[in-house]
Parts: sequence; C-alpha cells; structure tokens
Amino acid sequence: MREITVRIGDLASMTRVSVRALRYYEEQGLLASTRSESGQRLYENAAVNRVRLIQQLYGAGLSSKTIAELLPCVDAKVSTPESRERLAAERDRINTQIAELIIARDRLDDIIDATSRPNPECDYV
Amino acid sequence: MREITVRIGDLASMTRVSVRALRYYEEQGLLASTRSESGQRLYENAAVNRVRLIQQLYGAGLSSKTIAELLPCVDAKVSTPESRERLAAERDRINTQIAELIIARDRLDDIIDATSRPNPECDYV
DNA sequence: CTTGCCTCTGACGTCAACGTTAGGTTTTAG
DNA sequence: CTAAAACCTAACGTTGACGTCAGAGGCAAG
Repeated sequence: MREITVRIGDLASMTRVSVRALRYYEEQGLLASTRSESGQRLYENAAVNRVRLIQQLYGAGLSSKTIAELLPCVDAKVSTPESRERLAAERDRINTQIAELIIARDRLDDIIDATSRPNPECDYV
Repeated sequence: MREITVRIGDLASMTRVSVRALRYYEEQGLLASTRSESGQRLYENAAVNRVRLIQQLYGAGLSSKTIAELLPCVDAKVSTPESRERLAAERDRINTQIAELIIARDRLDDIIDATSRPNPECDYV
C-alpha cells in the first residue's frame, strides 16, 4: 500500500495547472499537501482528481470561498442542510447561466446569419 | 415621427443597468448618445435594445473590445470575412462553455446525491 | 428662489485568480 | 563536485467591468 507522492511541478504537468495556481489553491484551503523534510510540497495521487474537481468548479463560476465550503462535504460525503441548500443554489445558478448562454449563442447565430447572407439592399457594400 | 429621448437615469431604470455602466459602455464605444444643450446624455428608445444586447454579450463572456468589433456588423448588417470568423469563434467558445457547465452541473448533482442520501457507513455523523 | 434630485467629468478603489519577480534553498543530472 | 532545474516564501503587478467619491453645474416643484 505504498502511497505514491509527487512534487508540485509533477502535479502541475499532470493537471495542466500552473504551479502558482496549485499554491494558490492550498492558500485558499482547497488542496492539502504534506511536506518533505526540507519543506517541499508532496501530493498523493488522489490530488490529481481533486485539482480536476476544483478546476471544474472554478469553470462553473464558483468562487474559492464557495468551493472551500463545499469540498468538506465531498470528502465527508455528508452535507448539512445549509451546505445542501448552497449546493442546490449553485446548481440552479449554473442552470440559469446555461440558459443565458444558449440565448446569447442563438443571438450570435442570428447575427451571423443576418450579416453573412448577401443582402439585397446592401449588395453594393 | 417624433423621436422620444430619455436621460441616462431613465435608461438605467428601464434596462436595470447602472448609470455608471451606461457611461462605461459609451466610453468603450458600445453605446452612442446625443447630448442636450447643457451636455446631458440623451438616448432614443432603440438604446434599450442595444443595452440588452450588450448585456447578453457580456453575459456570454465577450469582452468590451470584442463587442465593439461586432456591433458595427450588427448595425450595418454586413460582416467581413474576419468578423464572421470572429463571430463563429465566439459562438464555438460559448458552445464549449455550455458543455463545461453541463459537466460541472452534473458533477454538482452527483455531489448533492452522494452527500444527501443517508449514508449507511456514516449514519452516526 | 431655493431645495433637492439628476447629471457631468475626472479619478481612485475593488475583487478574484492568478502572473511575475526577487532572493534564497534543495534536488538532480552529469 | 558542480551547475542546472525545481522548489520555497514574500510580495507586488495584472485585468475587466464597473463602484464610489469629489466637486460643480442643471432642472422641475413649491
């Protein structure tokens, strides 16, 4: 049951996330590390998935603070009523944002259509 | 054919966008205004839709610069090959982002599920 | 006429997620 | 053994879309 540990640069290249970002995640309480005797960060292999999850949540527009509140639930596999409410609220926000993005995309498509087809009134342009 | 014009505060309340934001849009070349004799901004009613469009595009993650490049196409109803490429690129980016959001939302749903159901191993928590 | 709200132009403040630089230690390749 | 590469902390810089404040002029109501 040897735990394989990697250093920050390795984790960075494995996750395609910058070293600076990984340190920042730790600073925000999102990503734990043990330290070598000399003080260098060591990560176990599970950290890769953790970083991926963090990235996904950032990508969905969650803030560090919100993620920090939710990760303990993920780890403990238990949520309090408050955190459940929080999770649901974030999911709803994401759904809203998806809907907005679809509207914006369709709007862009309309613009592309309207400006792409040869315009009978503006052929001279 | 009287053109009804409103002042900035009216446009703000009609669009639910702050006065500061409207001035900022003008600064960025996104929203034009005429001026009264005393220098106050006057907007015609079409400005409401313009502001809505700007908000939608911001909401979709476009920058002021990008929007500024695209609005002339909307107005002229004509796009150059470059602007068409640009428009298509933004639409693709939005599609990508929608896909990412869906993944993140499903991930959140999983978390909600996993942390909400009574956990046989953790009932004591 | 004056009170009070609206508007104007600067111009500095904010916030988040890092980027970047500095100055120093540690690990690794040869 | 040595030099390059990777790591450390601390701290300042960046970016975009505004918020906010200061100081001054404009306008409808009473």
